[in-house]
Amino acid sequence: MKPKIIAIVGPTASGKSDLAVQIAKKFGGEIISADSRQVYKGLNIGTGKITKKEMQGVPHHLLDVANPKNKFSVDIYKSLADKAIENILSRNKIPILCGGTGFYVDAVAKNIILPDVPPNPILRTKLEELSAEKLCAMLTKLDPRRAKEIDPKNKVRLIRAIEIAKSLGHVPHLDVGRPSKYNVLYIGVWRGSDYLKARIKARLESRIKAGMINEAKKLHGKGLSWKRMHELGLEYRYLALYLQNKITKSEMIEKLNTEIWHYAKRQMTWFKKNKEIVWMDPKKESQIFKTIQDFLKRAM
RNA sequence: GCGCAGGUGGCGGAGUGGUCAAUCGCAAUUGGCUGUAAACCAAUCGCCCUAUGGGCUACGGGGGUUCAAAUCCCUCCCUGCGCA
Repeated sequence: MKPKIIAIVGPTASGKSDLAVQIAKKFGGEIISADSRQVYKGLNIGTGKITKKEMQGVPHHLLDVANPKNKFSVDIYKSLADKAIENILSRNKIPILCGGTGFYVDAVAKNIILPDVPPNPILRTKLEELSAEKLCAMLTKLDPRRAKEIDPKNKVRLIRAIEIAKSLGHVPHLDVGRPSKYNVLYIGVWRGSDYLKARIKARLESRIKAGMINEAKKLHGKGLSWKRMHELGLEYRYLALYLQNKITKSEMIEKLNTEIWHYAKRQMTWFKKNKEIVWMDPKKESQIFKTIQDFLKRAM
């Protein structure tokens, strides 16, 4: 019998974190964050990281486990998350995976195993100089099969494929249909796009009031480069531009509102593919609780 | 009122007689993703259809020149700047 876990997914600003806390309190659970930016220490206001108070005593895992100066990865995430889940289960608590990074959620919930080839920064820097066409040609020589199905314009994907092929001789088939280690109940949080847009806007304002700009300034002061902040995306990307006087404050706010909305849509593109997700309105708590209760009672 | 500049698709902004339903950017919509995933990448984007082709309506309004106009001429309306 596989252990049961609950996954709370959905776009940014949909209210996942609060819901997860309510669920954890009700059913005796602990939360494993599935957010590729909240893993970093110091990225608090900008990522909307849950505060101690908001946690209401519910343990949260996979928050603040990395230094933002270094790159984190799904792979590290997966091994840490699996460990956390094991630990939670050993204490007879219910693991609740909660976050908007679909890739991270799936890595754990669907047990995706990625090729065991660590990033090679030197090779990457070298390959970054080349055009997508050249990279594609290079990959065709190394692994024609992979070259055929890969997005020929996406340099990031091409570089990783080359990195893998150079190390293993080819890019292994993706392990699809691999059995998950867990029985997963996916709950998707959604209240409509108008609601989400309004929520994004309001949340951005309150983040600014809460000192987000100063947080970014401090991070840079502590050595987080503008380049790295750009890479981190969204608030940190545009905050960095603002702090360098490349854009005005109102330009930053305007840009962020649309960028965050774009991000929410990308997240939905990912989640929509997963037909197991039960989409629910977070307002309808009792309905959600009932769904969870049924899931937990069910013999599997 | 005179002078100059200009009015182009949701916005910004090209084009200045034919190859223009109109470069490009933004927004919008949809989608992709094999260790960067808040990153990275792509498709669509006037309307209609028997849809790698065809039809219709469009470049402020109206009229004209021409085989052919967003592009030339006339006129009207509007906007900005300058002079009154």
